[in-house]
Amino acid sequence: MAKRETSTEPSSDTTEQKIFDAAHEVFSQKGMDGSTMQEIADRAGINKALLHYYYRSKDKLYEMVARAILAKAVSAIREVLEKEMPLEEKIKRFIETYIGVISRNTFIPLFIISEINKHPDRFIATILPDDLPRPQAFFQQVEAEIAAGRIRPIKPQHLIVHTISMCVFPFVGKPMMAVLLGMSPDEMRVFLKERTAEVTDFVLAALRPE
Amino acid sequence: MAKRETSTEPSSDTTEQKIFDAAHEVFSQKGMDGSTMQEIADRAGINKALLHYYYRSKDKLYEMVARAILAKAVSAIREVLEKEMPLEEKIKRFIETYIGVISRNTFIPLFIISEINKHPDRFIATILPDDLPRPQAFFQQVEAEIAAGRIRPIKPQHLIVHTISMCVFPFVGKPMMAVLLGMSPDEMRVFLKERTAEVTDFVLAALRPE
DNA sequence: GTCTATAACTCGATAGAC
DNA sequence: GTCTATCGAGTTATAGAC
Repeated sequence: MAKRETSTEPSSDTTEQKIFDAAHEVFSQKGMDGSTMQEIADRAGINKALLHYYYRSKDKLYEMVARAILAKAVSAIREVLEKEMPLEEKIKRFIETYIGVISRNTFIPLFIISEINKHPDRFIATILPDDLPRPQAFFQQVEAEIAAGRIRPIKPQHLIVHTISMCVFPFVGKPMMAVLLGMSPDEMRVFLKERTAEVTDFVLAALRPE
Repeated sequence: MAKRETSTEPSSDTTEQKIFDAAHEVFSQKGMDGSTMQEIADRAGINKALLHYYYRSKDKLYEMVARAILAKAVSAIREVLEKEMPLEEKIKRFIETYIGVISRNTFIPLFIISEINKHPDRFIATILPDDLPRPQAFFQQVEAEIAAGRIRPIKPQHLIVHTISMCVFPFVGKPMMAVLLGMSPDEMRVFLKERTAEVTDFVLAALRPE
């Protein structure tokens, strides 16, 4: 929502848009350093010089793409975290939403974490959106459930990090997991599809009061 | 490669070693694409040409470093997974060992996952060690505990992926977590120190039989 | 707006003196 | 073994015709 404002993506199917789409594809697969303007131009079906005509430099183009990618990831967390609903349902929805977004865009987390580690200064200064999720409400909700004895005591910060980790990491480390577990690509696909149910089950089991 | 059979690291404090150390530092921070031979030479305090004298190409040098890094990570998993001990103790030790290795070498997981995604072919062919951990024994142990009713039913593959995710991801996504949770670097340090206890507690809680 | 051509620069790699 | 000097390929970016 409010897609325009801070300007993330250009509109309609213009040359500018074609460039942006191509850049999105290439950058998200290969990161900033691993990508070349030539490859982006080729994929957009236009000339290299046009990239500089629409986006002044590689840095600027990268910045646009990175902002769009991050905005997508952030809004997915916000939406669920800030809505009012019972804790168990919120957890279920959070896991479902989060794994959904990531499995449809498996490059997102890898892109974010590798770029944030390579250029932390720029990332925080120019790429991070300013409407970050505010997890305080969620924290209070967890504390309330603990006080009422409906769930086992746990620090809410750790609960949320546990959950995000289990949602995200298997997709980021897919090739590693496949090797470790000795799975074929097909088996891995099935395995990742099971994650939503398995993570939900695991988190709720850990929260059962003693 | 006339070097050494399984060859991971050169010995003593020779020029070769200085190059290797410098390359280790630079590659692990910036990856293959983000690093330059010049920077490695500078950090080693020697000339660029010497890099090519000892390691024929950037690719070869990278391969050596990557193998050493991966071997370290893999042996940490092996050690615990394959030893015989009660399940609860094994889980405790696994988490303790794993978080220990990663917190002392925070770059390892990020390095592995970003490089494996960028060059999967080479990674599997030339960098992956052949003595991978064999988790089958661990799987059987979990199944046995479930059959005996001592833990709640769970697919062992998911249990191990849950656990690894919670150990690794917070270190990989540290800057993201810091932003999301609104923590200062100091608070983040404390938070990561708590992880060993928190993850252990969480996993064991989830495994309690109903 | 879109193209070709090319300038300016960086980087990996090699030649050759010592 | 270690250095300086340089080549050649590849990359970002710009100039200028259309």
